[in-house]
Amino acid sequence: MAKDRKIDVVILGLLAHENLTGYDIKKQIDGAISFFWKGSFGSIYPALSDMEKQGLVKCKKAATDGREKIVYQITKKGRDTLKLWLNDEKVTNDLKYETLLKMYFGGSEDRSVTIRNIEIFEEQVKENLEILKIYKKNLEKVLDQEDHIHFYLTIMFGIETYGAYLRWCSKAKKILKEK
Amino acid sequence: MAKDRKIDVVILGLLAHENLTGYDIKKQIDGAISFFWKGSFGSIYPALSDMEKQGLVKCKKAATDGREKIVYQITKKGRDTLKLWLNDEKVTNDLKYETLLKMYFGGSEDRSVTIRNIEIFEEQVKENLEILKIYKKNLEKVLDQEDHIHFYLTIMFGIETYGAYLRWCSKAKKILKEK
DNA sequence: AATGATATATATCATTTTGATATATTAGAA
DNA sequence: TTCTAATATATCAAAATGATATATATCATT
Repeated sequence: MAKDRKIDVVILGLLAHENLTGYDIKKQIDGAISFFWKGSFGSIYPALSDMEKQGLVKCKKAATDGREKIVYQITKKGRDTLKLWLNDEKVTNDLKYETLLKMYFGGSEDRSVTIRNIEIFEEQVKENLEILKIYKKNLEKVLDQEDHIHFYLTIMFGIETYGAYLRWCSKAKKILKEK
Repeated sequence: MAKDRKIDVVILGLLAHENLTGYDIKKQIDGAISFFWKGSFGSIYPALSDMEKQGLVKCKKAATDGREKIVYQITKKGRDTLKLWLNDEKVTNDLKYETLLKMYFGGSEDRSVTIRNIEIFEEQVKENLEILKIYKKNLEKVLDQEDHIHFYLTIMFGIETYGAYLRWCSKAKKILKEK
């Protein structure tokens, strides 16, 4: 076992693009990435110091001007590890929809409760879809860069699936109200 | 903090329908539920003994015929806890798509690697979609029961989103091959 | 100039979950 | 009869979450 720490490849992927602090990494994860992945300080900081020992990243202190700040840089070994992961055919897409759990077990309550839970989901999805559409619009101006094309693919994925979510919301509410 | 153990409501939801052992619960989670939630023995067994102490479930040993077997039953307090959760407006849909991470960081490798990763995802989705369609067909015969309607909603969700996944796969491959 | 709010930045901790492994019984197939 | 697969509970290291602690820096308002 050992070494199925997924946060490692997230960190390596981000550092492959630019040098970052742990705090920067968290900010990036909370941005566009948050639509398909999450990560907390409690996993980022231990992973960083561990990966430094393994030689996957190296730190270059930019501090001394008072505020503590540890900037990390990816190493050759780190880039190789990232490529190995990209070529590994084993993937796990781990989805936990609490909303669907509430659908599945909704029989213990009145149908109006299930309908309300669909509406809560619907509102969240609509909000996020608007954000994704803005991302998409901005990206379409700079699609000549390779990195942006990869980013664009994930935004497209979000827009496609969020559309499906909304269609399901309508259908599901209809069934619960009519049947 | 404490008491955001999500496995509890999964167990309560299943026990609301029928009495089950820990092993049975695992089997159910690995069935139709696995499309939107996961759970392992390592969380189920400790949760069960903990919930028994809290009075959310009670165990009625059906054993004595040799093989150890602990059957659990939901209590009044357990049903109330389940209803409280169904009515709680706070939900977290936690999605971790390793496939999308590989899209986002795909710039570190040749485009063919990203295309291959899309194809791997596509195959998985196609397989699962077939299973969902069979579930749907079987369910449509028994939609007169309230429980089945709630089950049906989750299957519909799966079919809708898996369709979106496949449309995205086509579009994404096209962009990577043409652009 | 002082105050207070927010952002930056690292680190740790209890709790939860995963995924693997250990152990043992039972049912069915070869 | 022997072997395999399914049944059944339990535990453990490793990983992740979400919260909290600590401290500095920036910025707007008084």
